[in-house]
Amino acid sequence: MPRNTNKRERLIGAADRLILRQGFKQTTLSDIANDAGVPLGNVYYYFKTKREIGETIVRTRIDVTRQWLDECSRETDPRERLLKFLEFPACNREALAESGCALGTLSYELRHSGSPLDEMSRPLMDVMLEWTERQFAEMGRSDASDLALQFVASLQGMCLIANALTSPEIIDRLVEHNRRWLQSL
Amino acid sequence: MPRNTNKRERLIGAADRLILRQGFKQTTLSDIANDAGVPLGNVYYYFKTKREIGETIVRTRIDVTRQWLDECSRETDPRERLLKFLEFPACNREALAESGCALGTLSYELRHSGSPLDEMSRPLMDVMLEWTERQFAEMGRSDASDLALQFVASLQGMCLIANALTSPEIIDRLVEHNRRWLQSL
DNA sequence: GTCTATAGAGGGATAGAC
DNA sequence: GTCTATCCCTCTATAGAC
Repeated sequence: MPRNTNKRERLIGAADRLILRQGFKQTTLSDIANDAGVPLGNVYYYFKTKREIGETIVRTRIDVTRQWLDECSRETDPRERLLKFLEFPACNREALAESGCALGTLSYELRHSGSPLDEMSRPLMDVMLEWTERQFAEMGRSDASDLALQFVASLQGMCLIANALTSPEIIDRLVEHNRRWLQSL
Repeated sequence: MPRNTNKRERLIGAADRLILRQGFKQTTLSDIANDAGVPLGNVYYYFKTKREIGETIVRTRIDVTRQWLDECSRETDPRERLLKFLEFPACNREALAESGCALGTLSYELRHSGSPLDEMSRPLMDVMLEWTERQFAEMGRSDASDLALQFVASLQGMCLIANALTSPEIIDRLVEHNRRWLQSL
């Protein structure tokens, strides 16, 4: 076990930031090393391969998402939990318009990477789908699975369009629509 | 002007197919040359740079989409046009689950390419958004712009999720939902 | 117009000194 | 544990014969 876990975390932070902006393939190890203030050769002390960095970032993003979902789960009413969840895109409108969804962009890229890394694409989507479905189920909806699909699809599509048009307003409009939709259920 | 436009079209076809499966960055010129049965060096007679191939593919995909939209525009009722449009994902469920949407995947990748090519991401989305909005407007909806956004977001999200889970059933379920939604308007 | 050979740059990965 | 130097492969692009 390395002592200086600080350096490892700086590398992960840099990789996460750069991959969000540029994608995984586009991001080079020297990009990451420079951004983290670590010499290139030293990266290999913390990660055996670039692939391993990719796997770490996938796990990190799933963890960060789970943390936000746990935060939302504190609300007593399941509908309130889903409404709370919408605060994330609402508060990150510019970042989403600039770089897209951290889960969605990575998921799409990994599925086209032609490497075993593409198997990590499914868990990236499942984390949101499963939590969302649970909330609709707790609302007593027998069609919870369909509603979850509609909800997540709407949000993922929202990010893709907002990113294509570089338009935070797209986020505003679709978040508002989803709010009203949740209220109407 | 080259005589053997057949060869150029074979290269475009190969590039389009490979980029859909592997993404633009991942697809090498020798991949394309091999798939088209053209020697590597000869590619440069038809395209000055790889970038130029990318631009051509973007234009091709927009054109193919326009052709389908024109086909749909033949229906007299705007609602029927939108329902007709849904036949595309319905008939291409396996391909969409395998590789995602030809417009959406490319749009997301280009926005993260860090090259001037990323400006082509907007027209990729606009072609669908504008046509869709026009149909809702002709249905007499003053909120046509919002409805178009909801519709396209739902479809783009659908493709992303179906691709992440490699599940054509996701396409079936969300197409069916959108059908009912259109009927209910 | 077609094709071979290869230049040139970039990037993942390693060797080995400290 | 840290860092420099470098290997080696891949990929874009070009030179130049036919």
